[in-house]
Amino acid sequence: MSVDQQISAVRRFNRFYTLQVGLLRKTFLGTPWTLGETRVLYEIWLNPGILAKEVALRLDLDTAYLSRLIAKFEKTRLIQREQSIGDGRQYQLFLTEAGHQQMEAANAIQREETKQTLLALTEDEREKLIDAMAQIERLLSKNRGGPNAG
Amino acid sequence: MSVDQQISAVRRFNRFYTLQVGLLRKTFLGTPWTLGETRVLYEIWLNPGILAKEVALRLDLDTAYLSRLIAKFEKTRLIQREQSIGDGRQYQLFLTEAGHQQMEAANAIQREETKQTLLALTEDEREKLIDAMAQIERLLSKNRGGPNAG
DNA sequence: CTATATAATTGACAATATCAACTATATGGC
DNA sequence: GCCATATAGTTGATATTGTCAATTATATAG
Repeated sequence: MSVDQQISAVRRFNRFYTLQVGLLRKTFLGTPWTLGETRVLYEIWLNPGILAKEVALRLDLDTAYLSRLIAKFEKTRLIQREQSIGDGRQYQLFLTEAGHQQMEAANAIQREETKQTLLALTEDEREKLIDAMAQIERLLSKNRGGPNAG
Repeated sequence: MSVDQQISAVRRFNRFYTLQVGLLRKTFLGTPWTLGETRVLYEIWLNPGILAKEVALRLDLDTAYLSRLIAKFEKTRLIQREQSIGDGRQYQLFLTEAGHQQMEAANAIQREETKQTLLALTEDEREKLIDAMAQIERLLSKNRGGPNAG
């Protein structure tokens, strides 16, 4: 297979996986939130006490927009803010108990979806799938800078 | 590996590939268009004469929204419409020569990006990558309904 | 011919995102 | 302390993107 053919194959896979993974969906499966909202909550979930500017940096979000998302989440009691002791300009972000519950519920639904996909395969096929995914991740992590979708 | 661990592995890969493929970007690499716009143009490129309703169906776009996208593309002379002879309600969509050129230029840029990624690997690694991608596509195409990102 | 269906457009609007200006704190030099 | 400058986050104005319902033009079945 020539490199040109390999390029086509990679791009074909990108299109396939883009569809497969359902990124075309606007609202994220198992949640009442949009993709952007889910990602913000996910960052706070994984990194309790994270600052808004760190979230903005990681997710490449506009701070004005993020500020409004955060205000909304605070109003709906999904997150709490605490003013930093060392630096009064910044606020640490945490999920509330309700926020935790909702994230865990959403996570469970998403895992269940994935489970259905996996259980449609035999154990042997599942192992092949996981191996192939690990292979791709390993190869593409070597060099940084990704192949593009489309 | 238990099914629970396999689920985690799949979800990990989804997150990895989502980032890798750059879906979080707003405007699509190598184009002046958003992801949605690019996909519409891409459909018309691949399927000259396609109808708006078919594009809407395939991409799960609102027809009102699509109608406006199409109007915009027509105004900027990327596409042309032709009223169907058999059915005067519908219009067939085509890229103009300029539209073709822009799509091809964008495509070339995207292929080049992918090429750089591939050339960072050895021939042996490239083959393994393509094989792994084909493997995933084969396994996930068997059952329809995808693993979810996140 | 009507009645009903369909493709596409339009109007009104909601949701999402961006930019620039602003408030409040913080830090370093004097 | 006081100023200048920087930073975290907010707010106002606005653009972009997406949605829903109503409408126009055409088609088709009875």
